[in-house]
Amino acid sequence: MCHSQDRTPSEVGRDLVQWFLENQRDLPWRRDYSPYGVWVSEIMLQQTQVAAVVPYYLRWMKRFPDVPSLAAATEDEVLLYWEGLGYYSRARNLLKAARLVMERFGGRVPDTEADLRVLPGVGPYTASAILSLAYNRDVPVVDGNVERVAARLLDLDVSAKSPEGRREVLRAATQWLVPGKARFYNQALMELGAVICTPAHPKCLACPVAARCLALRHGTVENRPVRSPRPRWEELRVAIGVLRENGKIYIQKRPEGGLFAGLWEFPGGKALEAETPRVALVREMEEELGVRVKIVDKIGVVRHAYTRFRVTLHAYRCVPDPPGQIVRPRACAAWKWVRPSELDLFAFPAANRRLIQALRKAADAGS
DNA sequence: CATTCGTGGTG
DNA sequence: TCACCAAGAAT
Repeated sequence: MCHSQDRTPSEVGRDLVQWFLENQRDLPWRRDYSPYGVWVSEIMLQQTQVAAVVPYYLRWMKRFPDVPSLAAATEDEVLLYWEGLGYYSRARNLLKAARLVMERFGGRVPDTEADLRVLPGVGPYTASAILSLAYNRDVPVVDGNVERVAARLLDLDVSAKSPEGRREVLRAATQWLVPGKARFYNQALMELGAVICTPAHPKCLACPVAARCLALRHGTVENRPVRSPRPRWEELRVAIGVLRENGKIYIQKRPEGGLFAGLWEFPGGKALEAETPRVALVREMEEELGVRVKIVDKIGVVRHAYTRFRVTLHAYRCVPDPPGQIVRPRACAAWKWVRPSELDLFAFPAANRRLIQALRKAADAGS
């Protein structure tokens, strides 16, 4: 009765679970599926690849092994442990959420959808991920992997992000779910998307459910899921200054909300059209700090690509001219003069951190 | 509902 | 070098 063309959909789930149990990657958060560990890993994995997350996760869990240790930490230290991972509001929200878990849930990670969704940074995906991976509740998850895998298995001809596509993906993910095995089923779907059913050049020959993939049957795998065109990025020139006086360097903390919220940075800003970076820096220092500066020399150029723009960072050493001016920064949460060695105690955006490395390399070679 | 929020890997 | 984009959430 069970001819292979006409299996019930739940067998897709069963095949996926079996494949996962035999082929899963050895990842640190799969050791014991503790709710806190699952939570931390899921936040780190948002829009971030597994390979990038692993070292951060290990370091994080060593320093903040449980909810109480995280809740007791300062935001600056939390951001330092997040430095380089991007989307820094994730770290700030995780800290706020840990404190909320202490106050409201006695330090225990919630096990209901409603309670989880109270936590900042926990949306529909993460709530379902914690419920299914940590507590093995029978709820499906829908992330980018699940969207892609489902869009191909179903040969979905509308965007998985559209209302209709969303419904279809959720319906399929729910239908395939193997009761009692959501922890492995959900990870199987995501693992398949990450390892086999990849965006480009999927390895269909190694796919455990290729026999029931409609896109493969119809030759439309490369066109699923259907994508909307992406906007082009903007080119940006930024001048940045390492301002030094009495052996100390000026740094400032970015305000709440917006780009790099809560991180520290060197002062500077965008160069206007037809403005050289040097002129821009002198102008920005005057505007931002109320300080007239003299540029000593150029440290170097750092290229950096963000999602929406590409930045060429022109970095200069500079000093107050005349010396001894009072710094009056505008529009920053805090500011400090620090010794060069202290720069490691503050979280900087990646491009700033690379500038610090260049600074030290020059200092080592020069003097 | 569209935009904003980073970074590094990869072909 | 370049284009794409990865276990989303907040606004």
